[in-house]
Amino acid sequence: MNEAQGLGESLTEQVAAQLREQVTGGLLTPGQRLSEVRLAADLAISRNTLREVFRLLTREGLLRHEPNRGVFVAVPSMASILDIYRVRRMIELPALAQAWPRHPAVAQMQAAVRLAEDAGQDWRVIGSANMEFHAAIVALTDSPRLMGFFAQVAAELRLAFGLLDSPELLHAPYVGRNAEILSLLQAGRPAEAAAALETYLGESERTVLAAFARLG
Amino acid sequence: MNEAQGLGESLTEQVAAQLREQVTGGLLTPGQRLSEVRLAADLAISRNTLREVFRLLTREGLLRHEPNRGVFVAVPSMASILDIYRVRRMIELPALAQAWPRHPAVAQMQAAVRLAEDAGQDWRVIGSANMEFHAAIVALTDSPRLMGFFAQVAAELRLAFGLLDSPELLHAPYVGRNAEILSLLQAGRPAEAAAALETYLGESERTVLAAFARLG
DNA sequence: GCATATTTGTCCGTATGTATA
DNA sequence: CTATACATACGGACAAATATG
Repeated sequence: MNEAQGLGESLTEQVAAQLREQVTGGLLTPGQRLSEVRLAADLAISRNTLREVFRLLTREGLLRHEPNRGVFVAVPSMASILDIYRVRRMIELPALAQAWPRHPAVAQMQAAVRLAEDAGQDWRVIGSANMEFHAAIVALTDSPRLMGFFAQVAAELRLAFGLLDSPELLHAPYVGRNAEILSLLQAGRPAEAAAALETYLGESERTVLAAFARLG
Repeated sequence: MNEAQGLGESLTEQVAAQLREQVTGGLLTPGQRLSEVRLAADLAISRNTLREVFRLLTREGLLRHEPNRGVFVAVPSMASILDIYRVRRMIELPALAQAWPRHPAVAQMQAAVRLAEDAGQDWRVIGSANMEFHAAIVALTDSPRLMGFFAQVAAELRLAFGLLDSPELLHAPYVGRNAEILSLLQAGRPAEAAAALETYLGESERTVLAAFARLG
């Protein structure tokens, strides 16, 4: 039962990462019920271990737990999207504004930009790189708590993206903006970079909300 | 096994709340190892259930999980305190500055102030009321994610308080400040309230760090 | 509205690998 | 290096709650 154990990674963590990927990747439909016995069988783990995974992902906001009824894939609402973008503004804008242009995380930002530029039409890679770019912005703060919180919120946002029909529209237009934000920061103009990011977030939020409204 | 079930609260949640209280209340010493079999016996629950609780509290930052070694009560560091106060500033200051003076959460703030004023010398009640006051400030944002994140960070801070010798010094001087912040907000001067809060946080942080430094 | 099947919640026993005295 | 203790993970069991016919 120990095939390919990731050195120090408990089975619970591995399965949690796997399920997290399936949920945020849109493989599992929001609202869908996750049967303990069935999922445990599919994942080839015991019910007890799966329950531990459920606790983790429920706390991250990706699953919803209804007592004595089971766990379901969380269903994003318009309210949750508004909340998420509000949190993003509150965290990302100050992070960028007070950033040191030679902070190690700038390299991460650059790597994410290059990854997106070289991705061609693969919106899946582009979306992933875009999220890495923003995670790198938060990393500018050197705050483990903010980074963890942002990762959680970003996962919720990916879940919401999965609901929308044309995900490429959510990421593709912003590759260039990310590059612009990066160069402003590298040029020692963090305030302007933050202003550009604010515009970015506003447009992104409007796009998501509009696509969301078309679904009802 | 269903004595005093809190209506819809699973045993895991109940025990999680109980353990959370013991950890933040200083009943359990930071760094202390929590044996599965022993603690499960003490709490009269199964190891499986306890493991679920461990997952929850580990993710909240109150426990630390070392693979194949067990879980330990988290040990606050100076870095974690700096990080916590940074997060508090980032969340609480904007929350107060852009608050609507007639927001429902203002009543919570007022209730917390009264509770602290009527607590006499009971620093335990005062400390609890103080935390409720700041949780109410975050509630002004109507953001469930910020409220959840703050609750988590506040629990970590309580854990750090438990390390210090004279906890009353950490809360008692600030009862009056809370009342001042509240009246500024009620008078429709949120910006000044936020400024007062910033002073408050700065002093509080210095006090905690100083007390912490005396321990090594 | 009732009887029945399903599922969750919780417990127990146990095998195995890992860390430590 | 051996022995011991412990975490990890599994599978089975049963009561209680829920869903189903």
